[in-house]
Amino acid sequence: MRIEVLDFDLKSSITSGEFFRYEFDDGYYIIILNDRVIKVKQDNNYLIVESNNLNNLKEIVIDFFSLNVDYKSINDSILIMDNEIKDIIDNSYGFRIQKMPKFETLISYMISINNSVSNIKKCVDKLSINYGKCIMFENKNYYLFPTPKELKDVTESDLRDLKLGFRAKYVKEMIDKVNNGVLDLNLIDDMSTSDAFNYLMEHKGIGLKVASCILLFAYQKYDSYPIDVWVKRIMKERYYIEDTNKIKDFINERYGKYSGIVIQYMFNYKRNISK
DNA sequence: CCCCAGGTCGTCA
DNA sequence: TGACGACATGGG
Repeated sequence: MRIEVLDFDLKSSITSGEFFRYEFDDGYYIIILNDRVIKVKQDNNYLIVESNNLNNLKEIVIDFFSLNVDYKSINDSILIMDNEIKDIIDNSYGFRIQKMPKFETLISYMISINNSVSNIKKCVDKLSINYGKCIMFENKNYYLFPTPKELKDVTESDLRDLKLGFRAKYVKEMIDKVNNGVLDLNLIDDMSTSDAFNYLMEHKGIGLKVASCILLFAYQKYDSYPIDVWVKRIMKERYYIEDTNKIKDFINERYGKYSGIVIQYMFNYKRNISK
């Protein structure tokens, strides 16, 4: 299947460190998303897409890569807000925030605490291999991210065996809460960003950073913006601001409803340049 | 052996 | 509130 795309760069989007369940193989990105395996590569203004499940595939791909969001006009708006980051915006051309599955985002970003991208990916893969459903695609086995029900009987000790470390306790508690309805991920769509923060941060293992990642990546709340070491470095170099609270206010005042997108641009820019 | 990684929690002032 | 150490694991 071919999907026409505009202002989109598959590689920079998928490798940005947001989404963990993909691998690169023979020119294609193999993405494990919700109920299926999707194989995709870019040929200029087209995506070449294959999957074990063709049902609604085009809509799913468009939704996942936010291809219906007008990033060109968003970028123009950001430039009006702050022309000083033109180089960062230019560097980010084609990058789009992906719309990740809710439960997977919740658990993955709880695992991200004081962890590296490569290690988070390993933990998430182990969770999937041990508890997720197996999908056969082109003679290879892939494992979906497990559902809350599939994780119902997992113990903290099991999670420690998967090398989740000190995060195992919080992840275990969270799995129970989701299964018991104490935390309902579907309620968050209709919440204001501020209410959503409060709702998520009531739970142990979710602080400001993890909550902002969940709201930005799973709910497309673009006014939610995770501040990490990379963004702090940019803010220090360009605007001479070091205090985290001041950074938070500065970003919100300057970029408003697009703060999350700007901060992802900064994150990618700083990480890529440093490599 | 050190420091760091898409931090958060508990404690103490 | 604000500062500070602990926390598991892997990699440089």
